[in-house]
Amino acid sequence: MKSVEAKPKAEHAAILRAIAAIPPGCVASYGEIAARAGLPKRARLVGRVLGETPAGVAPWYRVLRSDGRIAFPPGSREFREQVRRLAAEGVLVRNGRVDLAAHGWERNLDDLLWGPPPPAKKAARGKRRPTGD
DNA sequence: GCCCTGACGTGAA
DNA sequence: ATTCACGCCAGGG
Repeated sequence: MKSVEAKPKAEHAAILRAIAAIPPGCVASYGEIAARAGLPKRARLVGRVLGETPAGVAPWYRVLRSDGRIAFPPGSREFREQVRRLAAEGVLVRNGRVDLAAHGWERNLDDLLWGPPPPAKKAARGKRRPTGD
């Protein structure tokens, strides 16, 4: 028998599994998901799978581009949906972009382990945090 | 079987 | 920060 051919479905399952593993309140890039699914360079495949996957089977909204940008065109229905979903989990999107340093999945752990805080910053004009928060 | 497109990524200009 | 180009793989015409 030629069972040698593993159906591509296996890869889909791995991808969906990786996405499902993203903790609430966190986000991950397509590339990260692919890597975690054991598919190093298949970021595009992740997108394709999500497109093929019906909503509800996986937290698709927690997946963004490597820049933290939403993959959908700004203003599109899916875009708004994603922003809404993320906001519901405490992930705020600014200008179609999410702060990976704050909500990045593994990224966050990496920072915690290596050294978080690249403090030196300029005082963001007008923006300040009166409370030491 | 070739060509184009795409929920991507990275590097350079 | 923005734009362009190239690489990558899978589907669809």
